[in-house]
Amino acid sequence: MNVHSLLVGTMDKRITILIAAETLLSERGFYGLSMKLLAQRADIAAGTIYCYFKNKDALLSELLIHINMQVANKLFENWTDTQSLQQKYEILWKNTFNSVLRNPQRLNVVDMLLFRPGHDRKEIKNILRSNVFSPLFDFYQQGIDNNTFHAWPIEALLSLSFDSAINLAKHILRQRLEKNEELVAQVRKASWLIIQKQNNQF
Amino acid sequence: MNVHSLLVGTMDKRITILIAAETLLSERGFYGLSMKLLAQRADIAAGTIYCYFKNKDALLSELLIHINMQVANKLFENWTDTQSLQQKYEILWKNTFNSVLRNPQRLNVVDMLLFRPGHDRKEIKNILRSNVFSPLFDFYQQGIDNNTFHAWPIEALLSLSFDSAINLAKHILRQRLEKNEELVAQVRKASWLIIQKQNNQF
Amino acid sequence: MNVHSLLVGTMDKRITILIAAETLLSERGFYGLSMKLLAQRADIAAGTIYCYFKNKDALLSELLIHINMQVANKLFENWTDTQSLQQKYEILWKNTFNSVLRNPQRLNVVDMLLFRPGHDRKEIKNILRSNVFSPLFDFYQQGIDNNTFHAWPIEALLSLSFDSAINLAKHILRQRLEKNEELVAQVRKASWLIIQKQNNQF
Amino acid sequence: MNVHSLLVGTMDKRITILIAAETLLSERGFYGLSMKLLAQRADIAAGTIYCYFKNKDALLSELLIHINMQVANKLFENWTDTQSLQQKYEILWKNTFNSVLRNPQRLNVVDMLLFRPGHDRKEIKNILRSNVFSPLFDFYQQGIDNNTFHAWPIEALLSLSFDSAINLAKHILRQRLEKNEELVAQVRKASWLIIQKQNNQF
DNA sequence: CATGAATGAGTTTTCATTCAT
DNA sequence: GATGAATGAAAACTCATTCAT
Repeated sequence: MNVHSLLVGTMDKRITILIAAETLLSERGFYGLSMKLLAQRADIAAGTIYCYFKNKDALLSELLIHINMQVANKLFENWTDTQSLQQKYEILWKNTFNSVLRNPQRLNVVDMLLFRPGHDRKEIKNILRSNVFSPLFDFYQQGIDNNTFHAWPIEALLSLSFDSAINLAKHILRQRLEKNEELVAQVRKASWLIIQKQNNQF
Repeated sequence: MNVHSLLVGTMDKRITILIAAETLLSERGFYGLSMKLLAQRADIAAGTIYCYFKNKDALLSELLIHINMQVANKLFENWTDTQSLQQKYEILWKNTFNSVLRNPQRLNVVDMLLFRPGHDRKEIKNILRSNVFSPLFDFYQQGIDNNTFHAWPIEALLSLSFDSAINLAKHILRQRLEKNEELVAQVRKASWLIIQKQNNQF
Repeated sequence: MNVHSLLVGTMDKRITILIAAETLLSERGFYGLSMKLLAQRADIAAGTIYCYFKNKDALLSELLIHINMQVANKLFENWTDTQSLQQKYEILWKNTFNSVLRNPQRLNVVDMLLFRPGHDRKEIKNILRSNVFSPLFDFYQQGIDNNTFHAWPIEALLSLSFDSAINLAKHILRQRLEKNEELVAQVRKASWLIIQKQNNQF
Repeated sequence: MNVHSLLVGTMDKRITILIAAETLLSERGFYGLSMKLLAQRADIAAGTIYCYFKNKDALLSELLIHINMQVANKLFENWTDTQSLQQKYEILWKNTFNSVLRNPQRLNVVDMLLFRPGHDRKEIKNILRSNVFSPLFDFYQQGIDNNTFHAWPIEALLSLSFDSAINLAKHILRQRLEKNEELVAQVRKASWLIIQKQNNQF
């Protein structure tokens, strides 16, 4: 066994543990994630987890990052440089909307992780923003810079446009609305129009 | 002591416990709410809590309802029948936005209560919707009925309009943006325009 | 209200409490007898019990005595002075046997009371023996004195004769044997014969 | 350390806990057996008990079985195949009588375990009867089959014969009678004679 | 690296008892 | 005598973490 295979093996076990943790969180909620049960699911001994993670809290923090990185990957799927801003926006919005709808548990899991005791939500949010989600901010900045979007702080734009994808998906999940493709397209289109500079003067 | 003062006294202790519970949830998170600590904060014996609430879960359910009723009261503050739809919307949006900004922890607490293990979120959501938040839905239905708003499901309208108040407030809290009154007004106005039927055809 | 009616009323409530206690013990076992539940059953406030009994243990001790007095009454039912020893024995044995069979819970209740923590079984046993059960000992002494029974210590005679009624009833209860009248009569007769001096020489 | 010593070590701790439990039950009664105190007596941490027993009830069930197996072993001590029925009976009776006398608390402990709330006595009784105590039933069946004993249900025979050993021992314990060897022998002999078919016709 | 037995502080909940009314 | 709200010690049980192997 060489160093490389060792590292790979090590990484695999880390990931195995993280995946088992997410599964347990979505299956059994925050209380359902005991280290003993996690070990069973990951097919290792309880003590072994502590070879890879300092403690439960560190494990959960890493899980949050791990999930966010996966989410970010989904978000920018199918983006290419030749697309227009609007094309990119539609893809971004659809990816987001569909991610929430297709894996609603994951939204819960992220919430559990964000609301867990002793966790400073701002800290990790900032870490993520400046890394995995930076293309999202770059996208909006570009729209601002070329006079397409209102010259507002990006968060203001997000609250009217990007966030609507998550909002609508949540409403659908809660309300058991039928997923009406036409309606979804209308909301998406509206959320695009509302941040256009030329269409709306306030 | 008469019956009335007795009831008031009894109610006071219930409320005292609920308030202490909310404080602890926002200060220490879901884990931080142990019944022993709660008793200390409420300045009573641990056993006394069980004179007022069957068990911890019942207490948390009541807390959720208690908070939602307070929130709903805030939401419709300053509404009068003579106001136009737009006036009502502005009040509603401002109330919501300010509620989140002024008591950001409360949003977290509600999430903790909704995400707590073994809790069926839909059940309570429906209870609340059909009661304390029904004016919100009535408001949107009215706008739809008189051809002011798009004839979409109310949730679709919410995701573009009302939700933006919460979204923006959250972004401000997370980002520590200065609360720029003009920007806030712009976002609010945009969120109003986007659901108008006459202004936008999709 | 005069002193007499007060005493009668007082006595009634004592008995009411004791009866409720026995009912709860047989219905719900030892754990099922909480003072709060007992108060509910007796239709009084929890604190009121302490007007009649010093504490739970004193209540249970009195219940044990109360039950034993009732049991003793059953035991000697239908005894008359004109009956022969053997007639008396048959009545005694039948009464005992039937008491156990008809109210098996009562046997359990007595056991619960005897095995309760901190209870010195010998103490109460002796109190009872020298009082409510003294006719039983008198009966055996009479048989010894007139040369009918073996001149053994009464306990030795009991272990072969009277005890068989309880033993058999217990076996029937545990085993769900059919209550075969003929068999019961045979056992009873055998238990009578075995203590006769003239029939058995050892 | 090999597998065998590991198993032995594990078994030892189980047994240590069971022995401590029996001691506490006999010393302090049913209430006196708290898991914390049990852990102290067994010189382990409170949580360790739950490595070996699912919960308190499972522990008590195992204790009942454990004790009954030990009791059964004592019961049939010194039996050999060449002995006559009467020889076997005398040994059986003496073993039983002495077991009760030598470890009177054990009788109480067994009763506590049988009478403990939520415990179905019949279930375990049947398990034991069909296993550890089956030689006892075989013994009586043999006596019935070869026309030595009355052809009654075994329980009827037990109530007159075997049970007398326990009855007498209990009476001696309660009464603090001197253990009179001659008297004991007489009772034992009487209990043997009473179940003989040839000696007694009813 | 991996194990899993052992730990013990921590949890929720019960309940006999008290005492101001 | 009667009440019942309040008490707080104690119960059974959980579980993140450690450490000898």
